[in-house]
Amino acid sequence: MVWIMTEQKISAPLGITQDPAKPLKKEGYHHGDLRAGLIEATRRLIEEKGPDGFSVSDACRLAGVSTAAPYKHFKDRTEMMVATVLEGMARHRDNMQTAIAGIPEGSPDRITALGKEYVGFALREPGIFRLKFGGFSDRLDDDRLQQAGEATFTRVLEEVAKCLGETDVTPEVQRRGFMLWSFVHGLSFILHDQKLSKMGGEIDLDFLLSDVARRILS
Amino acid sequence: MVWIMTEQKISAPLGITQDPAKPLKKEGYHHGDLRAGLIEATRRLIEEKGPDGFSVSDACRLAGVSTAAPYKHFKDRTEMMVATVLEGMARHRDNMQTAIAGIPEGSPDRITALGKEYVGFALREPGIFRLKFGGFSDRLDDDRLQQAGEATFTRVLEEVAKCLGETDVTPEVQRRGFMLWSFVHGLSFILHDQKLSKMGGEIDLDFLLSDVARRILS
DNA sequence: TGTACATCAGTGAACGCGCGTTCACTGATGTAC
DNA sequence: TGTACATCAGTGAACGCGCGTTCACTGATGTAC
Repeated sequence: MVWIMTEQKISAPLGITQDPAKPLKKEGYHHGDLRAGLIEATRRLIEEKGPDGFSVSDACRLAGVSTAAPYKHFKDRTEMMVATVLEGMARHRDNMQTAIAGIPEGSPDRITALGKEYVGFALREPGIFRLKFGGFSDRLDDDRLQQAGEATFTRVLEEVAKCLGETDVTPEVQRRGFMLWSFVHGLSFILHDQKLSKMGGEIDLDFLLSDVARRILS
Repeated sequence: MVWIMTEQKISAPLGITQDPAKPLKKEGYHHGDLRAGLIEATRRLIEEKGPDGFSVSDACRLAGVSTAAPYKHFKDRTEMMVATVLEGMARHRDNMQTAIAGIPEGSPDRITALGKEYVGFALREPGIFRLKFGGFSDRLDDDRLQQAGEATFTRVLEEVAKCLGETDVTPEVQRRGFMLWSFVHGLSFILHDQKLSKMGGEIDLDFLLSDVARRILS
């Protein structure tokens, strides 16, 4: 099988960039914003070591703080992870909004752009993506995560409605939206797995996304 | 959001059933087939406690054997998990073959049936499914898993080729197959997540699958 | 058929490890007067 | 402006725990003679 694109092909059009170095370590006795520092440390660890490679101790080490410090800001380990994922999802939602700015309302290009950003996020931040969707939901069973996910999907459904010439989110709009979501969701997982497996070959992601959008919105 | 079906709606058409009770415990000093017993124990633990809830000690307890016994059959913990996932994937492949038996070659119904079985497996054995695809691949980075996955996909591509009236697996066949795979793959993850979240509502899975197959194969 | 023996699957005790979390504490900071 | 004090973010040592893995061993089984 040959379903992987070159690094350029993924990164350039999807705009994958390295994380800007956020401040982590404290300078004096007080950290300044340890909560944010720990979330950032957690995020990095999840990205570097995978969703299950995260430990409170590691995050403390990275933030330059004692292992007891987090408990002034989070109830427990799970709370730290939930907070980190929530922060990632907010970023995800902002990115999607930015992605469609300037594209005329009701244009299928908006759907394609949203899909591209969805996949882009999954490839840029696979740790967060998989922590939210990769089957840890048992452990991270949290209402706030659920709600954040639904809010994003509702936002997409509004765009789908416009493309289909509907004013409301009808059952048919939901059905089509669900098809599109399933597609980009699965695509995200597969591309991530393939990337890891270092197989050769190419795929024109832009064309794939717009082709599917056309097929499902028509 | 309302994207979950009732238990009947999922289980009946997809044929979700409980695991038949396989033999686990040994009777005398020797187990008989401890390798198989440990794989079955591992499988159950992965399904019951989630992909990361598995421990060698638990599997030993379940198989009624000392914690050192597995090392006569597996190099380490990872080997146990890989063996368990491989066994699940073989079952998955068999199920897909059974699902299309009796449906005329080249009929899009074959694709729909394959998709249904794909989703069905993910819902019946979410632990195995997520261990293969849910982002643990870093840890389970194994050539045999990779190959097993590719073999299954190749098999599906042959069916897609027939539906499109092609004799070979052309690039276009691969493209369409990839679209279909992405869709059922994402669908599997979403349905599993939603099921967990106990939301209300309904979805006609049969119609969804055949509708998407039609749109992508046309 | 009976016996000696090689094989090797399974034992059970032990190990070192890193983890999440708690605890009484310390010291930097902001504010009221 | 200077001082006393309340607040509370961060310390560092300690805990109990379950884990994966190792070790020298034991005892059931199959086979050669």
